[in-house]
Amino acid sequence: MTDSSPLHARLYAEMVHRIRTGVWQPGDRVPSEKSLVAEFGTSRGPVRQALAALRAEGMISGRRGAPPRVQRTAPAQSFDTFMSFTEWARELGLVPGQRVIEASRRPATEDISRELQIEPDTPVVEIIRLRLLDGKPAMLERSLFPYEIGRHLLSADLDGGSIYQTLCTAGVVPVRARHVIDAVAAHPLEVEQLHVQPGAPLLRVRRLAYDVLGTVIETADDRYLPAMATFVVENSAEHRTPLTRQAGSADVDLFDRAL
Amino acid sequence: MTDSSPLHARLYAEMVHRIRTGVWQPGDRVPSEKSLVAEFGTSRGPVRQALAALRAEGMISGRRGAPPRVQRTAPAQSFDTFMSFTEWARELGLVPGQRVIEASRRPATEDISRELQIEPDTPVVEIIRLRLLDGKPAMLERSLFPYEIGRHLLSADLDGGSIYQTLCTAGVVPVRARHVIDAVAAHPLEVEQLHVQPGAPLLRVRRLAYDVLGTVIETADDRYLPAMATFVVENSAEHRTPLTRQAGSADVDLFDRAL
DNA sequence: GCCTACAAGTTGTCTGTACTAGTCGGAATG
DNA sequence: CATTCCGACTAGTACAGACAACTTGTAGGC
Repeated sequence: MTDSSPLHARLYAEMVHRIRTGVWQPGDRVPSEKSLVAEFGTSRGPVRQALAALRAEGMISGRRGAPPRVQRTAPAQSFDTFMSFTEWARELGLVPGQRVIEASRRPATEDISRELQIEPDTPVVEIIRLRLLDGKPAMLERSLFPYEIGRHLLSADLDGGSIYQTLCTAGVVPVRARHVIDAVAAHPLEVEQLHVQPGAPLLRVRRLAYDVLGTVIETADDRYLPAMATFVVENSAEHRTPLTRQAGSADVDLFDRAL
Repeated sequence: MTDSSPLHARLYAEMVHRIRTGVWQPGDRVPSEKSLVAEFGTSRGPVRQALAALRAEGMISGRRGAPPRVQRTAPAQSFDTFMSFTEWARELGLVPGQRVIEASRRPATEDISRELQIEPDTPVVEIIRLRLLDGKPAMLERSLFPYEIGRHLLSADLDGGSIYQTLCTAGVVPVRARHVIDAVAAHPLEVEQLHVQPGAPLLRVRRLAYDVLGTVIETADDRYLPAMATFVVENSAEHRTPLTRQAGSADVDLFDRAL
C-alpha cells in the first residue's frame, strides 16, 4: 500500500481490494497477466508474485493455460486478528469487552516454568479475564507471562484495551504462536463467570506465543462457550485455508434430535 | 522426483528429503541460494521457488540478508490425511479401527435435506461408526450421504477399510470440505460407545464435503475424546500453517491445579 | 448438426542480469 | 577487553526474454 513497500505487495493489496469491492466478481476470470502487466506498467514477476499470494490464500484458482478465476471469498484472518480477541470481535462488527478477574504476580511452579521456558520460582504474571461479545460472556482467558513481560500489564488499563496492543507498545511483539484445540468440562470459576452448569463442555484453546527471538512470551488457556465461538477450516485438495475463528451462531444440531 | 516433473518441484522434494533425513538439521542454516544454484546446476528461480514452498509450509524461515534456518519440522498433513481418520492414524503409526454401530437408509428430514442440498424426503444413507486408535475408542462418527452416493457404502465392508477409499473407488472423490470445530456434551450413545460420563466434554468436528462439481457428498459429525485427539495450528506473522489433527497425549493441564 | 483439428492466447517454467536492503563476522578502535 | 565500524556476503526485489504445456474458441470437415 505504501510507497516504500515492495511492488508485488502493492499489486497484491490492489488485487485484494478489487476482489473485496467486487470489481473482480467471484467466478469471474481475472484479467490475464499480460493485461495486468500492461496496466500496472511492471514486469511479469511482481504480477505473478501477487497472483501467487492470492492463490496461496485461496482467493483465486488457476490451471496452466486457463486464466485464474476468483473463488468464493474466504475471509483469511490475519495473524493479529487470530491472536487478539479484541481485533477479532471488531472485525466481525461485535463489541468486545473484558473484565479482569485476577491479575497477580507469583513464583512459577515447575509446570509453568517448563511451559514458559524459565527457571522454577522465577516470578510470573497471571491474568485471568472474562471476555465478552456484545456484553455477553463468551470466553474465560487465563494468561501467564514471564515477569519481565507481564509487568507491563500489571500497571496497564486491562479493562480498556487489548493485552497484545499493550505489549506491542511496550516492545514485546508476538510473531509466532502454537494453538492446541480441545474440549474440557467447566470448572467452578467458569461456572461462576460464564454462567454454565458444572461440567458443561467448553472449547479450549491453549496458546504458546513467541517473540522474534523465539523466547516464550505467553502461555494461555482460553475457554470458549461453544455457542459463542467456533473454529472453521476450509480444505481442498490443492489448498488449505488457515484456521478461522467464527462467532457462534448457536445453530441447529442435526444430530441432537436423532439421539 | 520424476524426470518429467518441474525442476522446482524436484528441488523441493530433494530439500524436504534432506530435512526429513536430517542432512539439514533443525536450527541449521540452509545452504545459501548461490551454493544451491551451483550444486543443482540451475538458475536462481527454481531454487527460490522451492525455498518459497518450504517456507510456505513453515519448514524454513528467513529474513532478508540472513540465510534461512530449518524450523522444527511441522508435519503438514495432506488433504487426504486430514479428511480420513484411517489415513491419519496410519501416518502417526497408530492402528486405526472401526466398528459400525448403524448403517441405514431413510428419508431425509428437512434439516438434513438442507445440509445435503437435496429435496426433503429423498433417501439418505446414515452411517454411525465408532473409531478406534490402537483398539481404544477415540471418536464417534456420524455421516450422512445422499442415497446415490451412500449406496456404495451399504454393500461395502465398512469394518475393514476407509469410507473415503470406498467412495473413491466408486468414483466419488471429495475435493473440498468445510470443518467447524466446537465442543459438546456427551449424549447417551457416546456414553455407551466412548465409555464416558453423561455430559462429558467432547471435541466435535462437523464436516461438509463436496465433490469437484460442488455438490455435497457428505455431512458428518465427529465427536472425539479430547484425550485421544486435538487440533493444532501454528501461526506466524508471515505465515499460517494449516490445521493439523494430533493424537492426544493426555498431558498435564497447567490450570487444572490452579482452580 | 456434431465432431475434429488447428491456431491463438494464456499460464507455467526457466534462464540471466542487476540492484537494493539487510545480516554477519572480523578488523580496527577506544 | 569490549565496542564499534565496515566490508563481504546473502536474500529480496525487479526486469527482460524465451520456450513449453495447456486451454479455448473457431474454422473446417464429416
